[in-house]
Amino acid sequence: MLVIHLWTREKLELKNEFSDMFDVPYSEGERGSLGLMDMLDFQDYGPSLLDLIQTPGPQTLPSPTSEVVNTPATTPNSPSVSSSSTEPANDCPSKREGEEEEERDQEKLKKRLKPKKKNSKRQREPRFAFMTKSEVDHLDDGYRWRKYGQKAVKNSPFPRSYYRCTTAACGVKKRVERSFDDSSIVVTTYEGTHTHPCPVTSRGSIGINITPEAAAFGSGGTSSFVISQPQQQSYFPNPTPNLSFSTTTNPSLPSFFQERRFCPSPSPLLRDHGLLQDMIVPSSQEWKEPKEE
DNA sequence: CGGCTTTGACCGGCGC
DNA sequence: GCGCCGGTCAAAGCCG
Repeated sequence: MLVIHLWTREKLELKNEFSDMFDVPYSEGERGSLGLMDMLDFQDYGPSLLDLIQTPGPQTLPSPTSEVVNTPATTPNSPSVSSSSTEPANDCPSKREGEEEEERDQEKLKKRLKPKKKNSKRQREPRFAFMTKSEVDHLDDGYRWRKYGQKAVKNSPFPRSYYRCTTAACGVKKRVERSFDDSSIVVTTYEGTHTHPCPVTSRGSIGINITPEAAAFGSGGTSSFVISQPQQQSYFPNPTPNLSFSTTTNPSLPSFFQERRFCPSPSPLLRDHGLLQDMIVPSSQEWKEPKEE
């Protein structure tokens, strides 16, 4: 069970705390510029971990046996569209072949791009963001990622990259961007839950180890801050006295926090509490889909 | 040749 | 309704 002694302060105060922590000005009146809080979507999600954090009661911390609260459906991020059954029927035989093909393509394109329901907001997987200090944007966390997009971020000179887990049927995504305020800080946002063990040694990925602390903290599932790369330094500002995590996984956190357990510990030598403590954002962010439906 | 990245286009959500 | 912006797609190119 997760024990979070934590902030009993108001959210704003929490934000200010982070602002101080990262030396980023933040105040109610200064919301014009994009700050770390913005980057971390602090204001986008009401029922975030902040809330969860502030009410660490049993209602938010189900019994340890309830493994995964945010378990995505068996097929997370169902493949947008690619069903061959949507091949348009040949209901217009009079068309010339070229036209036909063209239209078919267009229709295909449309269907590909419009699979979403109209009346329901897009489903979002639970997300978790953290920051690491690293020179490399894409941190090797043991999973294999495929980059599928890159966008310029408004108010930031640094682009945001979009990655997807290459494992079939695993729809985990992550966004990687550099902090506008400190270019040496990489903000990584994970979305979704890995449905497979971590392919640790693939692509010569260096040994990754997850400490129980890391697993409990949640950054483990996909994090890179436990990776011992020479040029990479992860930050976990020594948590304030009122924030601590137990050494067991928290079922209320996204399951990818816990997936790290899939990964064997390559070497006890890599265990590094120091790195963990150096991680920049002690606050994992979690979004839970409101139980609408 | 297969896997990955780059890049421009497109769509939906959201605010005005 | 319109425009902006974030997120996604897939063709093209690159690389080992």
